[in-house]
Amino acid sequence: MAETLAPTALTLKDIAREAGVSLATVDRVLHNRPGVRPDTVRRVKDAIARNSFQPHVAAAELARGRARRFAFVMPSGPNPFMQQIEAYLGEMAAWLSARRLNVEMIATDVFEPAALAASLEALSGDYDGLAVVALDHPSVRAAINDLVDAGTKVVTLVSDVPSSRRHHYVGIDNIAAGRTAGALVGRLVGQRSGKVAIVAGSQGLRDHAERIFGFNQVMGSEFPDLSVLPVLEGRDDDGRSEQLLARLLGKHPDIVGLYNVGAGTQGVAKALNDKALNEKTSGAAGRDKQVVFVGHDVTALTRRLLLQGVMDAAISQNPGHEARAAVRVLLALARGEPILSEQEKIRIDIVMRDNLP
Amino acid sequence: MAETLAPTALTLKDIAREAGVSLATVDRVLHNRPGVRPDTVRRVKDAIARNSFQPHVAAAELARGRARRFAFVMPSGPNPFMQQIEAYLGEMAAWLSARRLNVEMIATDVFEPAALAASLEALSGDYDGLAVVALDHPSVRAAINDLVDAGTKVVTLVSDVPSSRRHHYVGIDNIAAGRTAGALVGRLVGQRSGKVAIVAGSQGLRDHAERIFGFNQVMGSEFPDLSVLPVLEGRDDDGRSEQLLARLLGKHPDIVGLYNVGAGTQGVAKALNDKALNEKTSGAAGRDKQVVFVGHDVTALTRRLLLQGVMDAAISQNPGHEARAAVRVLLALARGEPILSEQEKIRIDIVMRDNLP
DNA sequence: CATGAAATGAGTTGCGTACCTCAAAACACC
DNA sequence: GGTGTTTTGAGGTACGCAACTCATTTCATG
Repeated sequence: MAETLAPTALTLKDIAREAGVSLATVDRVLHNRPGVRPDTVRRVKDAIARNSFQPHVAAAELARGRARRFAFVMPSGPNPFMQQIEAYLGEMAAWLSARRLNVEMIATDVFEPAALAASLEALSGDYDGLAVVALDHPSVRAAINDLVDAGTKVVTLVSDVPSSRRHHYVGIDNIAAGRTAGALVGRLVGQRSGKVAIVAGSQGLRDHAERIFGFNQVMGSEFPDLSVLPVLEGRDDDGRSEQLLARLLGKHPDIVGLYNVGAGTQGVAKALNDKALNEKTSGAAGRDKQVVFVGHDVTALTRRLLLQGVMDAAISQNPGHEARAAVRVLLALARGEPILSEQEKIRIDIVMRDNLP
Repeated sequence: MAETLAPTALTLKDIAREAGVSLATVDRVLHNRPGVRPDTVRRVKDAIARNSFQPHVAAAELARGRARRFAFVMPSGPNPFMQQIEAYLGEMAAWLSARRLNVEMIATDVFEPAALAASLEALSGDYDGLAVVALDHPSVRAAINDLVDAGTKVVTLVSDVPSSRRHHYVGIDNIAAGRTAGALVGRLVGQRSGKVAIVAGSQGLRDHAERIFGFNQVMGSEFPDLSVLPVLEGRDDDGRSEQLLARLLGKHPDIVGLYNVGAGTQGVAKALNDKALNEKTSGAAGRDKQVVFVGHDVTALTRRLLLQGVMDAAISQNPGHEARAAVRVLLALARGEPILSEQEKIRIDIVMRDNLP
């Protein structure tokens, strides 16, 4: 009836006795320090495994004395997503402080490979762990690998560098996110047929390109009645996005769906609203005529648009979860603890009006 | 550029010096022990606040010595949701063990108020914290309040007892979940009009009743073209659900949407499949004729149904997150740490084929 | 001012680990 | 058998706090 899941109460001393060695030797094995014969190592590890011994994290943490230093390397400039990350770290302040963790924010030009690589190289040795919003480029990859070799724990955030030897990626699968957006647009458009527009920041950004890829995949295979128009590159800028989209909406009156891949949401919404206003004065209206609008991320703006019904769904990747997951993963890596992969996995949230967080 | 979020490195000794008292007094204040004059208490608390001092959790944990005991009180009988909770706790075994946390599972008849209340009363004093899947009933409420008064930390799981003095609720807002289901059915049905069916376990269950309430709310206010049929009570049983639904589908050929509130999914899917087969042989087919099917929870079964396209969306409440959140909340409560409410909040996940976790 | 109660100080011990030093033992090699 | 090297043992200190004891001071009250 009452099954105990974690009964351990052994200490290093018990393991030492079990293995027939001294405490010092167990310590050497536990921390991969040199000066222990291979078969002695095995004896100790066996004893540890046999008793499924877990070092007491509190004791380990206390004994090491020094605080740990982590840093988030993020894009400079006003970026709502990054501001949210910072805000969530602020909410964790007491939690961090109670564990003697120092977390800093470092702003850098993430979109300039050379600058980013240089920034990263400069941090070597200063931190126990880094969470990096990086772009996938050979020089960045090299910088990350150097950090890893120097013993720094490295986690990529939001945008991965899979070719590097980073320890972990905290973020979503962007192809799946694009597929999800495609399925939503297709299903919410319903029986209507027509054209679908895509507004992205730039197709050069890895995450945007992947989302578009996934989106087109679904549209092509499952919604043959909908034809996807060429991607508009709004550069995540409101003005530019609005202008491009307004022109497109004018040219194609039969646009029934819209996927906004990145930022520039304000401009996209403006263009859509203007179109809706025009149609209202000219007679046509109603939900049947409205353009299905799917975008990314829950911000103050997208929240408002969802509530107003302008936007139909937002694909979200919970920045709070990402911030906390990055810290937890770095901490687990630094301590040599296993990572709870299920916990740290970032899910693709579909947010509609009624499940707004 | 590099803003430090958590610089603390003070100790109790520093606080004692700051406040002009001894270590013992600080300790008394920190643990609400008697024997300190009110103004002395204030002086100490001021010093703590002024330096935003946080006791080192590792040191505190180490010093207290005793391991903590938590228990999950859950329904007996074969219940996939509860089995998942148990599985996720198993995945945390190393994490728990490293923190000297003992977590047990206690099965009880959750649907019998008297039995549940008696079980809870019997646990008093044995555990530092309890996570309880409870139903809202006066005797259960009283039992929970007694536990709280005795110093046990109590968290309700999945199903809340808001009238009790439980410390925290780990679960979703079921009315919002119902609303979300309603919005999904309505939007996915598209331009078609017709009838919508609801299959629930029982309207007597608080969570099911709340979901139905939210569902009807949205249907009534936003989808006037859809009329909701009376709720079928399938008692979470496959056979019964299938039988009831098959009869209903036969009687109303114009059913375009279906909301399955609880379990019995296998039966519901069977009834829908049979209907689809009939229509295929008789000519009509295609997505336009299919019944939109929205249900709850991601299990092996619903996952398969989503992939096959039989089911259109599942409202999910991530049992892994719930299990981990319950443990974290109990631990934070026991330690007197603040709870990261943003982190522990259970979100209403919309799961469709392309964002299956 | 005497008395007893309340408030406070001073000190100790122990939690389980990290990290260090120094000496002793085992071993390899010529 | 002697040399030098590697491996191991023994022991200590420190980390920051909880929890306790016991002595001392402060205070209110008669």
